[in-house]
Formats: sequence, structure tokens, C-alpha cells
Amino acid sequence: MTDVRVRFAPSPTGSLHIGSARTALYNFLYARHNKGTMVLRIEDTDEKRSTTEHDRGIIENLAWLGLQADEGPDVGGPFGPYRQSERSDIYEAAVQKLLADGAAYPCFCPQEMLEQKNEALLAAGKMPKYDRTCCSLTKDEVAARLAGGEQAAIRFKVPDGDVNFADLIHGPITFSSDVIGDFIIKRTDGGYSYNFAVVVDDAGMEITDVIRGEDHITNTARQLMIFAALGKPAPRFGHHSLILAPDGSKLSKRHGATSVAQFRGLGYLPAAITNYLALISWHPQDEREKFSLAELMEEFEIERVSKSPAIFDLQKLNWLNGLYIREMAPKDLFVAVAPYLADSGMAFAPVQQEVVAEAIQANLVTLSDAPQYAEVFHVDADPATCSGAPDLTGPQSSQLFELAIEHFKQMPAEFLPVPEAREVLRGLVEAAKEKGVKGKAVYHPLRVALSARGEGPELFYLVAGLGKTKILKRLESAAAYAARFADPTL
RNA sequence: GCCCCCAUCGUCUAGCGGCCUAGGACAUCGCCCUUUCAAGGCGACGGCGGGGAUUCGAAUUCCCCUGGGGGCACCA
Repeated sequence: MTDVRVRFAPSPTGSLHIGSARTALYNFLYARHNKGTMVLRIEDTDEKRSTTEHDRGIIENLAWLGLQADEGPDVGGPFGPYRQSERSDIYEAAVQKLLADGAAYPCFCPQEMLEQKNEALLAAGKMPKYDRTCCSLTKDEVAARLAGGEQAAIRFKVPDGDVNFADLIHGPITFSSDVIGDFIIKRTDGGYSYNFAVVVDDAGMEITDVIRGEDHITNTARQLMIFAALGKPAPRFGHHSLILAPDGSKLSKRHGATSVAQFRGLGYLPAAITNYLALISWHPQDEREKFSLAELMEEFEIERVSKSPAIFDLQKLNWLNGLYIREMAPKDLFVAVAPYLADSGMAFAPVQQEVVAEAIQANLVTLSDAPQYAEVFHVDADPATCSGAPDLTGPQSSQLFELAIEHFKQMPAEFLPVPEAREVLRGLVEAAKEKGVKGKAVYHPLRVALSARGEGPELFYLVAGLGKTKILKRLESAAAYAARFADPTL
């Protein structure tokens, strides 16, 4: 077997879609697993819809996911250029060859007429198919019309007979060629059609395996015919299923985030995305669910990719994302989360950062969840007005707060490392116990006093990350509030 | 309309004729842990779309139906 060469061939008409990312991932894994090469080819033959902005965005998002191609417009390679807009000469040569071989012919039929005919066929319950009007034109007729200034498109003459291939994922697939009409390979405007350019490029770039979405399965028949007409060996094809929205329809904007850039902005980790995308239809031999990119490269086998379409399950992506977040070192987590905190106007001193990250780590589903949990370290809300306020006015609260104030005044520094904060808190709990205040009666009022919330990270994190000044200030305001409710008989 | 593909818990899937009383994961629910929210541990709920055929035996093979998806362009 010659060295495996695969390609990912997006068209820069939009941001990198999560479905395209999966195609890229499967190509990448297939290449890596088989010690082959992945090439990135930008299919920008649609000048009207392609933009350089998307071109750049796609390359950037692929890199962010860790799916860097071995050859492509950004890194170069021996089979360039890697943008179709720069390959016209190559396509033209192929068109001329097909014309010379009689495998293609010029077509002068106006578009309006073709549309009419197709509609008529559709109405009659038949498959729309070109009627070969121009196929029978003689060389002289063609020359005359061309000389008369008429514009011609070039059509591929579809040969008779069945086309079949062994799909890497689906197994044998057969098409009858009489379902396929002679299709355009070069447009009147001089552009080359997708089905044609793809084949010329896959042949020219010596692609051995084409892994793409199921929406291309019917294109394969046409492409196989062109490979044959060009006298080039056809690659193997593998068509993976498509990703559907929860309602079974095509995944689109109205279902929420659909592009890699959006997921990135929402705070999803690349490792979680690639892990999830792989798991959508690939399954390992055993029952593990968590795979790093490196592990996927090692274990990914296209034989184990499922044929059926899959519904995008945000819940599972969320679960994986949380898994990867919990795995991060707090220091790294803070760095990852910092932009979101900054957006919410939160900044933390270097000494607090690791504590804050560690404190909120287990709560995060995405990085963008950080502000809502980190808030307890930042906001200076009045505990008296929060929903947990009733806990501040228990029979022993006033006494507890006075004790706590005395206790925290002894803190040796503004910020303490977590283990020391734990000790300080333990000391307070002991002292409170001696005064007959224990359990929930100490933890809960303290929590509300310190954070103005009834829930949040473990108390010692608050002690560590809040800072002595803030702790005392908050306790004092809680104490003042509690005093107003204190039972004068106590 | 025609062509192609697909069909196991709500979702992603394991299963490739007896190992299936159908396994795992997410979600859901319950319990445990716990000062709270999470995280974590344990458990529960829950499925082979329908009909034929082959076979001693079918989730697994074949046919039909139904359902879903894709395609049928001078878009990619």
C-alpha cells in the first residue's frame, strides 16, 4: 500500500462549521493513524461567496483544534498551489484533454431553457437530466457558433453503465449512470465546477483516501467517471454521516452555536471538542469515553465509524468540557478563564488567582461560566440584602461574628495559601465550638457573611482568596446587621 | 417525483446467528459523601420501528413497509 494521503477541502464561504471540523478531524486521525499525510485544500472556486476572511478563519480554527495539516496554503508543500483559485491552468489542461478525447463537449444551451426542461421533467415525475442537445453538434457547427461569438460551457459526456465503489464506511455502493445527466465541468463564465476541480486536484495531489460527509455520496459517481476519463487511479472513498440538530433537521444557526469559533468563544476546550466529535460516530474497542488527540490518533479506525446520522448532543459535549476543565492545573485554568473574568470587570491579584481558579474549578462547564462563580471573591454585596440574609440573624450569629472578627484579625497576611486558610478556619470552628456554636450554625452564617450568597466554594477558599481586609469588613457589616436582631435576653 | 444512504434506551453508541435476562456513556431520578453549590461514589429508570422469510435458534441474514437524512445546478 502506498503512503496514505488525505485531504480536507473546505470552501471559505463561511466560518468553520462544527460538522466540517469533524470531517477535518476524521481525515487528520486517519492520516495520523496510518502514518500518512493530510493536505488542506481551499476550494474557493465560488468567487462570489468565498472570502479571505473565512479562508484565514478556517486555517486558524483548525490550528486551534490541533488539526494542523501537513501540506496546505499556510505551510506549503510539493503539490501546490493549495487554493483552487490558483490552479486554473491545471484545470484547463484537463478540460482540453477531455475535449480532445471526446469525453466532453461544448454546450450552448441557455440556462433559462435548461431550467424549463428540468421543471418539465420534474413535473412528469422524472429525474432532471440534460437531454444532450449539444452533444450531437458537429465540429464545424461548434466552430461556427464559437466564431459567431456564442458562449459555451463544457459538459462531461457521461458514459453508460453502472458505477460502483466500495465505501470505507458504507461498503459497496452502486449507481446507475442513466440517473446522471451530462454535467458541466467548465462554466460559461470560465470557472471550473466543483465535481471537476475536485477530481483534477485529488488526482494531481495524489490523494489516496477521500473522507468526507455523506452529502457527497452521490457526487462520488460523477467523480469516479472523471477519474476514469482522465486515466487516473481513483482514491478510496469513505463517507461519514452528517450531524443533525436535536429536532432531526440540519444543524443550523437557529439551534445555537454551530461554528468552531462560536464554541471557542463560549469557552469550550479544543480537547473536549475533538473528543466529542470523535465520539459522535467512532467507538473504541473498549468502553472508554475520554480520549486525547494523541490517543485518538493511535486508536482511530475508520472501520469503527458508525453509518447512521447523529444528533448533536450539547449535554455530552458539556460533560466532556467539564471533565477537561477539572483536569487543568489551577494556574492554567486561571489563564484560560481570565478573559471572561475581565469581560465581567473582574480582576484578581496574582496571589489570589490560583485560589480563585481552584475554588470554582469543579463548578465550570465552560470557561465562560467562570464569572458567575468567581463573583463571590469579587463583588462587595451587602449580606443583609441577599437571599441568605435570614441565616445572619440566628440566635448565635451575632456572637459568632464577633468571635470571627477577633479570630481573623490574627491572620498573619492579607492572603493565605489554601492549607493555611484551612487551619485558620479550623481554629475558628474550634473556638466557636467551645462557645457552643457548631455545625451548620457556624458554617452557613459565615458563608453568607463572607460571600452574600447561600452557596459557593468551600469556606476555606473564601478565607484564602478574599483577603483579610475584605473578610473583616464583611464580617463587621454582618455583625452590625445581626446585632439589630439579637435577642436582648441572651 | 426519481436516485442514494441510514434505522438498538430521550441522545451517542457496543453488538458482526447461540456468550443478550441487549452492555457502556450523557441526560433524568434516587441514595451516599458533605457547612452550601458543585465535583465524586453507588444505584434506578429506559431500547432492538412494523411485517414477512431463512434457521433448531435472529438485535444480528434476506425481502417488503414505515420513518429519517442526503442528492437530483453553469453552489461547494
